[in-house]
Amino acid sequence: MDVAKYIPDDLDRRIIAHLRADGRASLSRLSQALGVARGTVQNRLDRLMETGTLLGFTVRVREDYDAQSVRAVMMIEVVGKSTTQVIRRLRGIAEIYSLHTTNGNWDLVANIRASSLSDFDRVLREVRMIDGVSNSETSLLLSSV
Amino acid sequence: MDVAKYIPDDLDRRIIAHLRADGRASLSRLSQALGVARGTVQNRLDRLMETGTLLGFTVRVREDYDAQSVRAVMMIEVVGKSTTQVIRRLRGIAEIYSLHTTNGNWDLVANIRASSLSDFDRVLREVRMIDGVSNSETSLLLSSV
DNA sequence: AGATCATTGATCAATTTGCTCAAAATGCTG
DNA sequence: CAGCATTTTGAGCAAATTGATCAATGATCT
Repeated sequence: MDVAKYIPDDLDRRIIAHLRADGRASLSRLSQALGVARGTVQNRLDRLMETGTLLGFTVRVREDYDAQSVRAVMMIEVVGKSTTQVIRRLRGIAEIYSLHTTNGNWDLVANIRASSLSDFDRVLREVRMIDGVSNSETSLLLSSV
Repeated sequence: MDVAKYIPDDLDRRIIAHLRADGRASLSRLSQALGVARGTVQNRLDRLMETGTLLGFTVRVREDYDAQSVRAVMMIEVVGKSTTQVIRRLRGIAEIYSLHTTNGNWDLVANIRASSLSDFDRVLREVRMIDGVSNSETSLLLSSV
């Protein structure tokens, strides 16, 4: 089975949709809701996991649960053609939760989650010191509104 | 039970930590892993759900699963003291996935997820037309790196 | 038509769940 | 400290769920 290329069909997508709403739904209930045999749901789910389409199950926690965490979004400008190098360096920073290329006034958008303000400050310094980072702008995420 | 003020203790946090890693872990297995009675895990979990500390269970899907979706981060500047009004308007836009106040050069950070470029374009227009929005800067999220 | 693969419905043992109960442990208040 | 309320524990039980297998059926493709 080619992991990289598996494309979920309609039934797969319906299973995923249900699991997104209730990740603990039993296979029996899923099969009822989808009008399909339990074994089918079981096989599909196994395959979705094997192929990496589904990464796993988790719990959704109230946002202020990790109140001690510092979150921010950092816009990064990269000079010349060093983007690949910069990305490699950024990937090594644990506090960078997600990293995307972008097309606006900036080149990269980094999502930062630190456990304290001092950790956060250290991350900012590290990023700015990376060779190839010519400019950056960080916005601390305050309350969720 | 005061929903708003329930503060999870150490056991609660350990349960949540386990469920974050495996949202489908059985209560039996959790009780074993945590060295606590099954009924206790069951009660704790019920309480965490009742109090809203836990919002629900879900499945983690490979990032490129919703390949058709357009994601962006939008920085918004608000003129004067109309922030509350602007927030109310923004909350009414379905494509705004999350919305935070911030402290940088901008006042608000909006996370946008649209299902098509035309939807995305419509969202941008709607936001910019909101009374009180004086400036904005949008960065399309391209590939995740 | 023939070959291959997915789906179905069925069965089975093992596990898990939801629930109750009494005893023990814990925490709090006066 | 004594008394009270809450939580935890271990136990037990019926019902539900799971994981596995099997043969029959259906679908797809050449």
